[in-house]
Amino acid sequence: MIRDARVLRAGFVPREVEHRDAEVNHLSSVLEPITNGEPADTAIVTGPSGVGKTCVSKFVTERLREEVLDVEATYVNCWRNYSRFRTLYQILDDIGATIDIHRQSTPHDELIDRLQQYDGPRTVVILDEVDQLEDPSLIYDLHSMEQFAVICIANKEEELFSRVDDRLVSRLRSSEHVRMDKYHNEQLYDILSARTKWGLENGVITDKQLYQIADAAAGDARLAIGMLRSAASTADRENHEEITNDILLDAAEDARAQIKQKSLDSLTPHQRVVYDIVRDHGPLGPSEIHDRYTEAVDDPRTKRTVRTYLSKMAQYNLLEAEGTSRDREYSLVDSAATSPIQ
DNA sequence: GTTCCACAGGAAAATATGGAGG
DNA sequence: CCTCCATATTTTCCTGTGGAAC
Repeated sequence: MIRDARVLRAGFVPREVEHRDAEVNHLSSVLEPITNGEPADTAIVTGPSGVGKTCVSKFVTERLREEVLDVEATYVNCWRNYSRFRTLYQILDDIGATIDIHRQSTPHDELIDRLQQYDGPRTVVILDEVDQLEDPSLIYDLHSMEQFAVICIANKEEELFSRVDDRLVSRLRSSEHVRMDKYHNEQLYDILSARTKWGLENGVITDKQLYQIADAAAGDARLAIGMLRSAASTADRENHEEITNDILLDAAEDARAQIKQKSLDSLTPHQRVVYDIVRDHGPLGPSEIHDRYTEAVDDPRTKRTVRTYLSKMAQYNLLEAEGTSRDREYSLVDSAATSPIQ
């Protein structure tokens, strides 16, 4: 059933990127100066989830490293490393400059100094989910160091710009922008088809089924590949020769549930109680949510904290906020809104 | 209109957590 | 075990906004 599980895993960077030639070339041209040993400009990559932002960025830097000898590359997920310290540490760690850094003995600016003094090969720094960074001034610091070529990945450029200060906005506006849109169903089919060819035995899934997945994933390649992976692993576990329509049906739901579960798992117990309240009692305003929450737990947090929870969960796409002021209500995001497999 | 009040979300102070070194 | 220190989370205090009641 499964020939090579790697190609179905999240974060896999294929040998050839389908349907992103323009974006690949665009980003390559931004990094082009590095091939002559010159500093490269900052690039910004934007687009909704599952359009291949991370994939294209990694692909381009990997190809650059094939061409040029003296280039390093580092990838930081700013969602997981959202503080200035963590992000810097991650970068230094990747370029091998963390020896003798200890949290206690190393003041903050020491990390920046260390980066500035770094005189190894030029380094491409990919900052993924950069809009999650709590202190965006880090972008400015990196931007001003010639040694580093920065690729910023974000969902929406407005959200990125609204959080950084003016001098950085004007600099970033002039830097190269790679915008990506959702895949069309045909393109998703091609992607799935390529993964199937490398990852699965022949004939375990039909073209029609691949189109069904493409249709259900609504332009999101990560979701589509997740569905394919889930279907393949179920079929494999249950010793089927091929992927049946029943398996596919479950896999589609399973892939969505997995993505949601991942966010849900990152919530604290208190946040989870708040989430459950909104889930069970429909659209509610912050006051009523807090009242019910106070009833439900032993040591309730304050209203302000619960408001922070709510906006965090809205960011994670677990909840939806409607209204801007007194009329605000929170409700569960309707995951059934995306079309299921039929 | 005007007033009122719940809300959003920033800033900063206060408190809890966690990990290293004794 | 405990202490210390940086970091993480929570609380307190706050300003600005806009819907709702008057």
